[in-house]
Amino acid sequence: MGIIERRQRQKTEVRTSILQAAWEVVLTEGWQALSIRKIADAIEYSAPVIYTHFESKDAILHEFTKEGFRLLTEAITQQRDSQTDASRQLEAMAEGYWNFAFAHKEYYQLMFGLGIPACEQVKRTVEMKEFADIVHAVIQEVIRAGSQPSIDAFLKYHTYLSILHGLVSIQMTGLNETVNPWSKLVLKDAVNGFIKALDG
Amino acid sequence: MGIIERRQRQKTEVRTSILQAAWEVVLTEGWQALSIRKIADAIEYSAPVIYTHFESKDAILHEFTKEGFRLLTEAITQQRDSQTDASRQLEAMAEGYWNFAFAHKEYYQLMFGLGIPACEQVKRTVEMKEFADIVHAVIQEVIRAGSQPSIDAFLKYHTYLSILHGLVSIQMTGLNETVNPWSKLVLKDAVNGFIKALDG
DNA sequence: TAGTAAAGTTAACACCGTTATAAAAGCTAT
DNA sequence: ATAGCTTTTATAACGGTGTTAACTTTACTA
Repeated sequence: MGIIERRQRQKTEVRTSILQAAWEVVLTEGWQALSIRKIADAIEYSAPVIYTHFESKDAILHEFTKEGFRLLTEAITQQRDSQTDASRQLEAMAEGYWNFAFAHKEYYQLMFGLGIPACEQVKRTVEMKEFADIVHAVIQEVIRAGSQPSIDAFLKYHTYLSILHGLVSIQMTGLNETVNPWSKLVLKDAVNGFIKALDG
Repeated sequence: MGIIERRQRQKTEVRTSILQAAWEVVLTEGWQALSIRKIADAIEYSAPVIYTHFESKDAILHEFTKEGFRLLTEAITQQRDSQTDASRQLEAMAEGYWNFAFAHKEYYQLMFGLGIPACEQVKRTVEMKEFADIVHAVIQEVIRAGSQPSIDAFLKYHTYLSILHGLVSIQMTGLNETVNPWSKLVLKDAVNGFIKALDG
């Protein structure tokens, strides 16, 4: 009596087809456009069947974030093993991380909670530009007063902002398990390192 | 005939009441929970009137991101002026940035497109932990092989990740106007600085 | 073949952003 | 003051969302 076995098999088949259909939508329309009904249409079932395989829509997305971390882990592991020196490994892993992020943009956005639609227009606002100008000016001054005047201030501006934003957003999305006072040390650590490299 | 003047005055009154009501919702329930109907309820008007003041819901949110950048600019300007030395200014601005982000969490999330609900659970998955372990191990090795073995590997792990995530997400959200090849320089710049500080 | 358990369906609930249409209110000119 | 016009506001609707209750169909068992 392989009936329950076959049933189990069919059930997992539907499950994977849900994930496949969902991922198709995410790839072509972005994860914001994913809907239960769209998945149901694609797999040629009615919408409620999806809830026999996943607790909620979030659970489906969560599945993708897990898969994303698996892929990212694979990528950086490969990068690590391409080098023997630990420092070079760290360097290579950074590049692997970067490449993964843009090769699998949708995964990355899900993994780190990125993507408000309104964000695209912000870069063109005067408010953003004013902010950028102030930071840029100070960095320029640090370079001017330092021992390496040939450093590109624009490059350093982006680096500075990225470090700050990275620290904040990783803390904010709750992706690290440490508490607040501790992570302010990380801020000081990173910024001091950055400034040291700037003013030489 | 101050009639049209009064009408203009009343119109702007409704406009600001919309923004106030909207912000109230954002503060108490998060920006995901904001809806046109909720705003309409709060200001005791029907939903369509909102569209005589704002083109769309996104336009309302966009208003807040602009306000957010104004506040952030104010904060870092104040921090800058608390110091005379440019390097110290940059340091103070970083702290100002950090404080702003967590003092005005909702603003920051809107400004940088943060906040997928599913993100909270990720930190508890094995997939995330495995990834963390690999990176942590390499950093530990770099420290061991370097000239400052007393450096905290855990702290550096967070710093490393934050730098990477910051670079990626700022690039991805399109908040900087430069193109891809250029920003890979920023990556190399930041990572090399980080590694130098690590292996001494 | 009757009865039962599983699977899958339709219909509904309570929302959402947005817009077309209709009603009410306010002002102007006779 | 009232008729007519303009502006303002509301109701109703469209097409969508996640999710669940109730019902029907299918598949299997005795």
